[in-house]
Amino acid sequence: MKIQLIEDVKHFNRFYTRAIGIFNLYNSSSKYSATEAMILYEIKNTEDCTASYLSEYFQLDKSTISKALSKLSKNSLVNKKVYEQDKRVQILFLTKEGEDVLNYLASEASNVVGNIVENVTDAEAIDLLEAMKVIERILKKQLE
Amino acid sequence: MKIQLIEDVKHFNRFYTRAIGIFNLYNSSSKYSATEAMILYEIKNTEDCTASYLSEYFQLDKSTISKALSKLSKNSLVNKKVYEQDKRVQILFLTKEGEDVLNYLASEASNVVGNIVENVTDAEAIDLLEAMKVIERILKKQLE
DNA sequence: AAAAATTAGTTGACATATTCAACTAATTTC
DNA sequence: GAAATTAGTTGAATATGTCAACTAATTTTT
Repeated sequence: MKIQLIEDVKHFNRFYTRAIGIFNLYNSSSKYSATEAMILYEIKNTEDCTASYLSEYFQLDKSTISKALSKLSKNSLVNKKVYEQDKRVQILFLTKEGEDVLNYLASEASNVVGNIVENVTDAEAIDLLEAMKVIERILKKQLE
Repeated sequence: MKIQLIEDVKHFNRFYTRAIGIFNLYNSSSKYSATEAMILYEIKNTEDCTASYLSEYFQLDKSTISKALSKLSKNSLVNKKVYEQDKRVQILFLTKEGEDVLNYLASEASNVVGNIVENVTDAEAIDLLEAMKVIERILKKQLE
């Protein structure tokens, strides 16, 4: 019943899109946007992270990434080092300040999520976790 | 272990945020944005839908909603009728054209999701569905 | 090995979207 | 009936995303 599956996935998309909006992890009071937070996280957790990798990974235009990186670079959160084996490429690094900001954003996000899951029971937590793993496992294959 | 739960939810948020980005249901070739699609859907499926309801529901600034509605209204997709019991309030309706556009956007979105779940097996589909239900059931309570 | 094509990244012009504060009009509270 | 609240609009400022053109480095083709 593929048609039903499609409608159900769309329903969940609507639900989770709104949930993410309500989570509002990187809110307007924060000096940094969600995109910037995502980029900082990805640079930290990806070996030899580059602008084109980020562009591909987030499916964002390379100009969008370039400009976001320029801003992060101007604010001394990110450094770029020309990759010697291919001088078109720049490897991205977080500065000390970039790490600090990332840690700060992560703890803010943890507080928000913490408030939301505060009233989740232990049994629910187990189910929730399992369900998230299932979705990630199944969809990840399809998204590659 | 609440701390672990928080980190796991954040992990899933990252995954699903990216998944939604890649789904790109209402893509740039479409004449209407994701926000507009969401608004049309919500007007269609909410009795006596109003701008403040949408603002609250999507946690978007009322000016953002107002402007989006102006555009939809100018494009003859949405009509506003003053609510007689409280003349500050306007009830929102889709026009025939609005319904058509919503249907069109829905079928586009179905195609995209269809492509993604194309290779999901029947067994996986059952698991996926169940997992989505679990997440929605548990998180919905917390988001209210 | 030179020409042509591709790739990484930047830039500028433009269009869109979002935010904030100020505002009007209708309604409620006191 | 005055003061406060609520629904919705507007304008100015800012942020964001998109597109095409561009440079420089590298790879492919012949």
